[in-house]
Amino acid sequence: MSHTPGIRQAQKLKTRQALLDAALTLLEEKSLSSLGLREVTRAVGVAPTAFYRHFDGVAALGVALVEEALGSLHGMIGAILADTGDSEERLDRSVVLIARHVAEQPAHFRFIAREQHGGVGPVREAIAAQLRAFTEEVALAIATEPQSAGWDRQDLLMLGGLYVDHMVLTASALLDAAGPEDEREVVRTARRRLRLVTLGRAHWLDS
Amino acid sequence: MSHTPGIRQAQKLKTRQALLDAALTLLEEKSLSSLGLREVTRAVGVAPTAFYRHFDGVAALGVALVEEALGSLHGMIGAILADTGDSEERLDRSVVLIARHVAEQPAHFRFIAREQHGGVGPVREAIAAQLRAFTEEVALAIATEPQSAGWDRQDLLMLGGLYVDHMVLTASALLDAAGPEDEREVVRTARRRLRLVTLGRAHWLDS
DNA sequence: TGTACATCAGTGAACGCGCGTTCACTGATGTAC
DNA sequence: TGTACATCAGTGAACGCGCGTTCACTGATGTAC
Repeated sequence: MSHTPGIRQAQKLKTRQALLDAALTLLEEKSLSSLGLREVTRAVGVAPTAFYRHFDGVAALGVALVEEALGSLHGMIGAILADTGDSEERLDRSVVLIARHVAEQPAHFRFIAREQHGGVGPVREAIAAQLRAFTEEVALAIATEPQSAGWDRQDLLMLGGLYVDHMVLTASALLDAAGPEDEREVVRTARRRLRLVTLGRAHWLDS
Repeated sequence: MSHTPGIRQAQKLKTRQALLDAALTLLEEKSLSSLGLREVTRAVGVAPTAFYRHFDGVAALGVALVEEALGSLHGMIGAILADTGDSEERLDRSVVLIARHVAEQPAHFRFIAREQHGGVGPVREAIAAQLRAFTEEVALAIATEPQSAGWDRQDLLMLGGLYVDHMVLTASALLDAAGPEDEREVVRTARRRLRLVTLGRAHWLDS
């Protein structure tokens, strides 16, 4: 009755994952549009033709990588914002959390930063869709806070987008950092910026 | 006495410019790391080998394009900020000016957005250097304003960087806009964001 | 002004190479009875 | 449990193609005298 869980499917998933992992490693040095299908299969140790059992082509693999990189982050931001503590604390915590994620998954973030405006259409669109979803989530989380009383949907989305863009910029700056001291500087600047945005937010309805 | 102005040099510059123009056009659809030297020479109508009379390779052409795209913008921001008028007006004007530049030179801005985090190291570095210079220029311009009294260098650079990043994000969003209505929406959001930053700036020293 | 020589932007043939994609295949895994 | 057949992930040879780079060259432009 049950449709095969099976050794076969498990092995297939394993190969698929190996292709994704190998591609991600290769993508630390180059961009998707110059990544060859044969490079990837060579790195994994399978025949070039095996690639087609898993993906239509390199672009499709890229879209899968977007899901892998950003899919698990949904809800994360909501969780930060829902945390207790005053503004300043939360703000620090969110920067630290981004820094930790980037340090743990540098290749994923580098891929996103690189392909956000890269040469492969379907991948750009997949990233844009994910970031739009993040903006909505952040706007939703912000909306429930007392400081957001009187804000309309447009304003909330503007602020949500600002936070998301800031997150991406910070992640990207961390990846470009030359060393630990440089990284601390990036974190300091990111905190300053968030503080400025928070101040602007506090006086938004005054103007 | 005078070392040749000459027909020869003029013709050489003309070919060089044709290579840059053709490359920029091709780069609307793809990224630099997947741009072939032969594609470019084919588009211009010269032999592939002629390329080497002008550039070491595609990366060097990319660096030249960065200079072409961003070199002429220096001083522009300083000029906006030095303009008279109240905060709100100036803010609007700067957004409009960005929008106009993007509309006039879309290919240049697309190239910068794409290669800022792209796969070609020397080009990434050239763009980063230009943006760092912009940040310094904006910080310098801001420093002279009365509202900046009491701001230290770090704060000024933070705000300068924020403006520059915002400019790049806005340009990129305009390029991704689906149509005129979408563009107006991007401009509206960009203004909102700038207003928020301006508010935060006004209350920076209170906190 | 004229002549003899130097420079050098652009040519065109040739090279070896890695690419994406096709195809018929193999053999382990899965299914029906 | 055993057997006969179906599925399908991965194989390996083959293809035509465009790539970057080399090299010796040509002929218009530039220079010296």
